Amino acid sequence: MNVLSTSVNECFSGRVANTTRSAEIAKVLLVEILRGQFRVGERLPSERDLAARFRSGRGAVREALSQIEQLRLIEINPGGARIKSVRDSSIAVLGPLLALEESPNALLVDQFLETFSVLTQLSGRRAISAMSTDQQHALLKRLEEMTDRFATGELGQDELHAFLESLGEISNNLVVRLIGNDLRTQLFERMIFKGRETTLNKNYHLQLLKGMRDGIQSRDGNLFSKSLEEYFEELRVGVFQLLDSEIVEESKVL
Amino acid sequence: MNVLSTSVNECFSGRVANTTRSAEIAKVLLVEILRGQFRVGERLPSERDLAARFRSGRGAVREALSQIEQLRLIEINPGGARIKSVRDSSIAVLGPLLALEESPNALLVDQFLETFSVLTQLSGRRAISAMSTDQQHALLKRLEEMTDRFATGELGQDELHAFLESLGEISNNLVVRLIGNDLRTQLFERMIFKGRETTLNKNYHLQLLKGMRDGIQSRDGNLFSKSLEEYFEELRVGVFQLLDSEIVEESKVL
DNA sequence: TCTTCAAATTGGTCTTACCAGTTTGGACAG
DNA sequence: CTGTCCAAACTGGTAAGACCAATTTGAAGA
Repeated sequence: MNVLSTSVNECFSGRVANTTRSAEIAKVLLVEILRGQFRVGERLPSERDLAARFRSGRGAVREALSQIEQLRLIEINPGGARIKSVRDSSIAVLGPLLALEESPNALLVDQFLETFSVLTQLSGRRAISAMSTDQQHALLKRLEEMTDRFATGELGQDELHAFLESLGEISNNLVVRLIGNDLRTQLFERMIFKGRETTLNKNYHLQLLKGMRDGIQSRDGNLFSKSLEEYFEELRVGVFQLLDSEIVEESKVL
Repeated sequence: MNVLSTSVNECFSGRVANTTRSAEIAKVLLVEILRGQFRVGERLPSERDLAARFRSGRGAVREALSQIEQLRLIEINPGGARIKSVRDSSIAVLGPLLALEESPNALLVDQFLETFSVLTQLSGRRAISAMSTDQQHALLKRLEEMTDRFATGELGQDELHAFLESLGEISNNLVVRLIGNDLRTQLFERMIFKGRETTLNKNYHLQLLKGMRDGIQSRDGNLFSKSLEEYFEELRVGVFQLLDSEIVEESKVL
């Protein structure tokens, strides 16, 4: 069905979509693979068969398969493409994995936040030990402004993200930055958190702001890291409950 | 030069290489981009031009560009492909980045180890809090064997890796696992550490083995994590000095 | 100097055609 | 009936040619 609708869309109105044909094909195949419609080791249909199925040329299919191969979800060899285990794939499958169901897997999001937490902590520790006094003062000033805005209730999540990102800038660890790029691409840019505002107790936000300020002021990486850890801990609990309740509601509807 | 040699190889002996043409092209372009031969925002030559340069078809070039786009190093749009900043790219560029020079960038490897350290610590903490008593005993037994083999000097790095990986198995955090897959793909599988044996003081190995044993035995995640942290700390120092001295020697040769 | 618009260019896609290596299935020998 | 072997069918890799729609470009015009 999915396939037909897109191809019809292509044939009639000619390029309304801003996505390429190969990206469409890759997306469809990706979902099928992640849903487990193929067993590990099983052979994917041949490029020619897939081209026929998607009513497209072999070139488009080849590009799609090449993209999926880069995710290490399949292995293309002369003779055919074979399915590999999701557990051996790339972090780039995280987004599609979370997007499989309309309500992201709570466990997976929890694991993401846990991982994001330790990477952010690392970033923070490095930033604190690397920042110049100028940067220190700039950060403190920014934190103060954020605290003020928080008091009036106009502190957005985005601003907190931006602050943490500027820490990454200072910390100057390219590896963490690149991983962060991937994680961000997988989650935030896909708007997986769209419309889901944290029902987090405001107290934890304030505690985080305070902890970060103290950590920066005294150049205490451990203190800073600890406050981040506690914040993420609470965030995880909140998000998990939120997503868990969504599942319950979903099953109610069904 | 590079281009000619490969194409000659193709034309004459017809497919000796086990790599595809598109992968070759992608590799060459990737190196050129990472070496900064294009400015950010600059337009890449057109697919037709590249095809002419590499003496190949447009299809191969398209596949190559598509792969590079997945690394978020370029952005392909109708009108042309434009260079993006390495700092915004994917973790998958880490390997090519380290392979740019024959001696990997010491600072970058250090950052990698630091990141790998915190992820491993997270893995360990999770594993310890999640392991069954059976798994606990199995791990302890394995550690004992490793300690024995270490005494006779026949404990390999690979075995330590395998042990840490089995911790990841127990910890059951898919996100960390996927990131680990990428990091491993970028470094270990490319044999960036080939022939470079850690000149690490044996004492630190023993301390790690002991710390891990105690941590597992008492189910103390923090203790376990701490011993890993200290081990990686020493490893980083050792590796950094090793790579740093290589650079000195390189400049001597030149 | 700025605007406008047509021509050239570019990416996206499909079709056709080979090549070389893999897979498959049936013929053949045991 | 079973195992071996080989040729036909199939598969991925690659190239060339062609068309479309959108962008880019540059020159003509205001």
